[in-house]
Amino acid sequence: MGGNETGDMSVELTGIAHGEAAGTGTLGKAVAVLEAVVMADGPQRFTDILARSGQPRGTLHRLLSHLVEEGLLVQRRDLSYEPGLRLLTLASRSWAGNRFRDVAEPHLRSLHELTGETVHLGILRETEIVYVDKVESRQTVRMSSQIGKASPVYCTGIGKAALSLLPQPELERLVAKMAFHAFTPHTHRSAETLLAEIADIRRDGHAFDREEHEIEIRCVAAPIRVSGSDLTAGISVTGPAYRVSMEQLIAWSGAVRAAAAAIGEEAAIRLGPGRGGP
Amino acid sequence: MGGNETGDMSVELTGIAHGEAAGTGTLGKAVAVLEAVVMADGPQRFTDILARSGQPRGTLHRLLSHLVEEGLLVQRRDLSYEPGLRLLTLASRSWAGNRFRDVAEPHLRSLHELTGETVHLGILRETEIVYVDKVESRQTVRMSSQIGKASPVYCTGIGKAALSLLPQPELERLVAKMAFHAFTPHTHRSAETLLAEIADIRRDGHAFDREEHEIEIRCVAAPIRVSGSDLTAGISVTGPAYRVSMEQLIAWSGAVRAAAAAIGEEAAIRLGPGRGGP
DNA sequence: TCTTAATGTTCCGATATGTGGAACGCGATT
DNA sequence: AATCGCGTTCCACATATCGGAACATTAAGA
Repeated sequence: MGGNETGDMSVELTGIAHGEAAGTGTLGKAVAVLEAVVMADGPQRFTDILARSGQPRGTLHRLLSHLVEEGLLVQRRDLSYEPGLRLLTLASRSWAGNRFRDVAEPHLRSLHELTGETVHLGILRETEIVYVDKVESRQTVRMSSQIGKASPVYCTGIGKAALSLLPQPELERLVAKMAFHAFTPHTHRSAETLLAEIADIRRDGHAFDREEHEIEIRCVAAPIRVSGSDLTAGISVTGPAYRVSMEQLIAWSGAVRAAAAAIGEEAAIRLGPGRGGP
Repeated sequence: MGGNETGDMSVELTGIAHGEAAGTGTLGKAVAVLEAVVMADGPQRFTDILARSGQPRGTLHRLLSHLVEEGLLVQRRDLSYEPGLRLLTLASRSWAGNRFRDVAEPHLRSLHELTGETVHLGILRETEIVYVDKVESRQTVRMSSQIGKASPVYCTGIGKAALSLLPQPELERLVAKMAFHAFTPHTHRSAETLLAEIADIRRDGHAFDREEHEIEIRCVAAPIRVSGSDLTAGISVTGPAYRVSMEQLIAWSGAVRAAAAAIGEEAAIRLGPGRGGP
């Protein structure tokens, strides 16, 4: 198969957040195209995807055909492409069947009852945090749009907390891959300041988000280590700055750490070899 | 694809129902393996997947490696495989971004308020119904495990309702592909009885599930047609037999039909060419 | 209406990639 | 020590993928 020299452009365009190089191997290309369509806002026309994926016309057309055949994409009557139902089927299984989430959920709830604010559960994947559960006041929404969302580690409480658990070489490998994007005036802009804060987090056992990802939003987070598993995760309590002061976050930090520790221990038991888990 | 004895009906049927023989093309094999792992109950060891997928050892090993590289699967320390986080990310987008669901949701809610019973929204895909939304009394569960689940058309209210919208040739093509499995004593066992009932459904505009899928569970459903789209769907009100009589279902049928009609019209407008939707 | 442009689809030789049977390494069990 | 079960690696072979270019099919413009 021909080399691709266009490669890096597509990564740039496809998404700022995903570091993973698009298109290694045949499957890689297929998934990259799939992601390009799914992550877009509306139905995508052939030309849109062509520009976004950087694949040659012929290749792209075949990839799309196969994705449609497999039910991962659907082609509308106006020839544009959309996510297919099979994706939903696959996904719901991987969420509902996620035992780590099950273990953590009661703790998220009690943390929510204590604080009255939104509680998140996130898992570290390379340089991103993927949110796998959320408990908030307005329970009317079932599967929050937040779930499944991936955010950069360096500007989220859970992200920084999770990083603090990594061995130094691994941490440095990840930091080297990060492109620091300034979401707010308080966002970390360099590896140095981030690493310095992580040293503090290791000492304190908890991390803060001081309006680093979104202005007027603060959180306190604690890392979750599951012994016997490679999984690194974290929980956080998040609230608007006008309602939640830094003092308040500090007051909650103990409870957050305790919940994180409890989840970690319980998960280590319930996810032991043989049983399921994320 | 090898048989599976796991006992979870949905898995068994899901596999059979996709007419697509597992493994057409390279991508097909990859997705088949992915599905085998995701649909299973716990972490799957290499040998489990080997038996289930029917692929040769070498091939399977490479496929799994690629799936892990892409983040669609994760390999645990004990070498077993599980759904990866990237799947969750893809999925949540295809659910949250589903405009058809958005359009339908308010109608599901008001139908729930009227009846007090569980309301489902499902979309037809070949010979299955895929549930894309659900409103039930116990709102505490966010994304119901039901969502994304695929059930056979011939034994569900929504399924039979949706079939009633198809042109006869298409209907017959699908019926020919069905393997009638007797879930309960009331399940359709042959194409003849099913086709006869569909004739009635076309006349009445609504369908019933008389404990055909699960014993003690009844429902009344109505089909949703979205003009200008290939999508065929339906909604239903479901309840336990001890609480919901057939008379009650008949009494609700008008409201269900009205809601279905409203969803269809609204969707036709909001999902028109250019706008998004399933 | 005719011409031009833009978009989606199909074709085909070259070859990188996937294929799968067999051999290998390793740990557990007898 | 020998056997078994399990996961991994290897390699000659075949084929699915690649991608440029030609072809179809509208939509836009003169």
